[in-house]
Amino acid sequence: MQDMPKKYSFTESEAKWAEKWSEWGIYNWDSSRPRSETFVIDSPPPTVSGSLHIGHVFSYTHQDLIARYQRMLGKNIAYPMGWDDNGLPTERRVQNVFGIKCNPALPYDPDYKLERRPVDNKKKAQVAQVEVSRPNFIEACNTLTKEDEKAFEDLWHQLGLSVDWNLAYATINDHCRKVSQLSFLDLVKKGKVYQAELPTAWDTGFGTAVAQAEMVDKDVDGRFHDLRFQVEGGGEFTISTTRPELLGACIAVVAHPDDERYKPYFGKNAITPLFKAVVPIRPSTHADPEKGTGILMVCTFGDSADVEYWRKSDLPLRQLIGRDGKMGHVDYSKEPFQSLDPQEANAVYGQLEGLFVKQARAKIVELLRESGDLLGEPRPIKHAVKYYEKGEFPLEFVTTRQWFIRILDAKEEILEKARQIKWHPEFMRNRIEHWIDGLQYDWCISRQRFFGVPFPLWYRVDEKGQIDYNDPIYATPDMLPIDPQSQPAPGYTPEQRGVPGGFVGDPDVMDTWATSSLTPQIVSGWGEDEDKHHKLFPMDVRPQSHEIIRTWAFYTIVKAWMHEDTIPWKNVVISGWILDPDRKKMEKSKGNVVTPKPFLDEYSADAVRYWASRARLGTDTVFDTKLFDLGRKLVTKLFNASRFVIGQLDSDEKFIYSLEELNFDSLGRSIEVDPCSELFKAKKRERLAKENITEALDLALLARLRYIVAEATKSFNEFEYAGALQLVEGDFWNFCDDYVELVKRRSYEEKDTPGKRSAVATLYLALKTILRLFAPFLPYITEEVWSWRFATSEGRECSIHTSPWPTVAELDRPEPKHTELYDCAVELLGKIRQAKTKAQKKLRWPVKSIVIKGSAEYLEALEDALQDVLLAGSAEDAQVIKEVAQIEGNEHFEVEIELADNE
RNA sequence: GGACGAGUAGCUCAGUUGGUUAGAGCACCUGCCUUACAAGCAGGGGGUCGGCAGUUCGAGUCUGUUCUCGUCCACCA
Repeated sequence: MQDMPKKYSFTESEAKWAEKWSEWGIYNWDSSRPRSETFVIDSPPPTVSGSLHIGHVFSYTHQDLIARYQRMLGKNIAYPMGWDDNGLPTERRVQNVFGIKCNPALPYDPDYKLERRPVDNKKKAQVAQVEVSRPNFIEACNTLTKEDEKAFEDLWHQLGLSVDWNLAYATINDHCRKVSQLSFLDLVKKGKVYQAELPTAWDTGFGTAVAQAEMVDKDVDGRFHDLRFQVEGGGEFTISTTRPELLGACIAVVAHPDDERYKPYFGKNAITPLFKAVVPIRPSTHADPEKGTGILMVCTFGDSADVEYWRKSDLPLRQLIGRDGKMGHVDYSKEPFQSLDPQEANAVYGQLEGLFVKQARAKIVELLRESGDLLGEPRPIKHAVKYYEKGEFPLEFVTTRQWFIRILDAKEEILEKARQIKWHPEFMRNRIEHWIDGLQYDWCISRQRFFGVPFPLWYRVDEKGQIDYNDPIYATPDMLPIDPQSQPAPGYTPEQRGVPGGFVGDPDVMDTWATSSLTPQIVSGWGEDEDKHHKLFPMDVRPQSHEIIRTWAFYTIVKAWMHEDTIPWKNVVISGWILDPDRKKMEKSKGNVVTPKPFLDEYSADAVRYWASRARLGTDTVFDTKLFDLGRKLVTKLFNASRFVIGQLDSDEKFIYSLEELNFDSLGRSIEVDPCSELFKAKKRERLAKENITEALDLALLARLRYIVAEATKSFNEFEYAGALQLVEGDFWNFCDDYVELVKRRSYEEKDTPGKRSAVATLYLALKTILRLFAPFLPYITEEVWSWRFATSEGRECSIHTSPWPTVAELDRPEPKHTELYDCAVELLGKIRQAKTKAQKKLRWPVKSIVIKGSAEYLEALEDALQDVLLAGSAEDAQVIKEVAQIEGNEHFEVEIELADNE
């Protein structure tokens, strides 16, 4: 039995319980229990190199509420935590923190000492980054992610997340790399992946291909340039373009088939200005007569529409922009660039070659102006341009060799799986349906980066030293995880790397989502431990936020379908965003993020959790510290109310626990425990609550509680924790303000009377119920109070968090005679209080007389609680006159109160 | 351009299947140190539910339309 402190120190208490919970292992998944008793959460692995902000605390609390509720239902909870540390965000952070850059050509330097040399983003160009080898770079990534993971783990502990840390993983660790590579090999076997050399969305800043899911639109300033084109055999027209630097990559000119202005030209050729290339003029519905001049040039490649057009056409590929975002080397005297005036074309292009896109644009505008082919001055416009979500330059389309997963021809199957999953809230389902419907490309999974999961394969190098990409050597599952850059292909020696007749490892790594899409399989031990896998997969719940439906949720559904023809989880639960006071999403890049730790320290973890718990599913929430205040108030109130209830229990020990009939259980068997022990006392309290609640008002309170329990349970079953909290919280304040006040005096009685017993027993049972209803939301304060009298010893079984969720059945007592009793009592008490407040008298001021008018039915209902009301209203000496009368309006009674003249 | 969501008291939000006088917290005003709680208690003022039209005996709740905000997708010459 813990002593009840006088003041609640959440700092002390929260630290104490966090420690004990770890010690007791109350959150550990029990691998021996069957799937049917298990509840599995596919928790999102946070990107550890991202900044830690209050939004994390928000959404992770939501999962924890679900976990804690299910645990109290008796479920065996598997609640893992992963760290998403592989991928570009980490690389970028490492570059910025250590001021280094990966050069795969360099050899490993075992003596390289990492130094923190923060790069000022605004002056990045001026700070020289030190080039290091690939292994050195990966070491730096590992070092930094370890630190970041520690910060997250500490925060999660303080927040009270009921994670089973035995199930923790990091997406770059051996196990995850293995699962990820296994997945790739399985997809190879199933024919779901292919390799192709295609124009692919390319981020020139990071030098890597990116997938459709990672593209975002940005509104940027651009300029329309009007260029004059000649028509072969006479005539000319004007094209408006925002990308004049691609003029040399023009392969065709198109206008709408119905556009009368250009109809005469269809079938003829145009001659491009400056480059004097002959390109066909063709009809295409892609052209919008309303836009620009209605006629446009197709270049390889200005945008995805160009790619589309080129693919379907028989036209040549004129690639200008290279992987580095610079204008590459081309020759206009040869195909596919052939010019009518190669010398002139090459002279023009010579001035562009080697320039970045932006510089080339400025240069060619100059040249066009000189040649007179630029009509008027460029006109500024705002237009949307595709970017890699983490990139700073517009995406280009560059033809490169990449690996793709076939999703375009499987839209229907994927959609079907998405529909088998329950989405909470339901309307979020159409986000994914919409996304699947709009897919345009297969999933490009290769990235020309370093800190990721390598492709488990090698290529043969022929006798001429040419790499043969057509017949890769795949690793076998027993070799995983493997790095083909450091290990030789099977059947080869390390010396044969890169030499004619030898091999080379695939240099790329996989898209981070290729691994993250396997979080269920990573946790379940897919491919490693079949028994465990079937106990954890498919999972019960995927909690996540809505901006990654198109990535994480989508890809996970794809993988589960491809590998095992199943859904990965039964439910998806979507959290909203945290908005700043201006209602903008809190994001590091916007500079409006708030660090959570100070709030946990200032207001308590319970208070912060309370704030998070109030948000309905899928609904964005404005960050407002007033709600932390409210949470802290609630915690204090729980503490104080509990002190009162337990004080009443304790004050009664002297007679209640010595009562003879309580030495027997409900079947009449004597209770065989040490009479001084806590267990004995606990059993007696239970007996008391079972058999001594007899007063009508007390029965009415339990009827209310039964309703709250039923409704809160219903909400929780639908993952609507916010609704449950609102209900429980509202009831709790009423319990304090009305019920406790009404029975206080009765519970104070010195003698052992049925009324007193009933009051104490009800307070006990109500508190026991309320604490458990609050436990998922406020794990610390509820555990603290629980430990005072409700836990009979220490350890896993005695935590409130492993106690059973309250049920209607355990509160089953007779209904009070009159269902309106409780409301009648509260109403009369309110009127007495009102009279005193209006008269500006203290609440203990005596009352001379009370005239209560109401229906016979209500007056009778009130009768059972009248004594409690009069005591609570300090009106026990008042003359009470009851009159049967018709009352207008919503109230039960009309009351006239005369206060005493003096105290 | 398409889709989804939101618009309820000064602020932040609840309002279950349409039902009598629309709720809570914060803020504001008044009073009260009542032996769980002044990080408290009691009382009070304040909204006609974005606009319009309709269905209905009756609509914040259903239908249509419209405005504003947010998000996603598409367009991207």
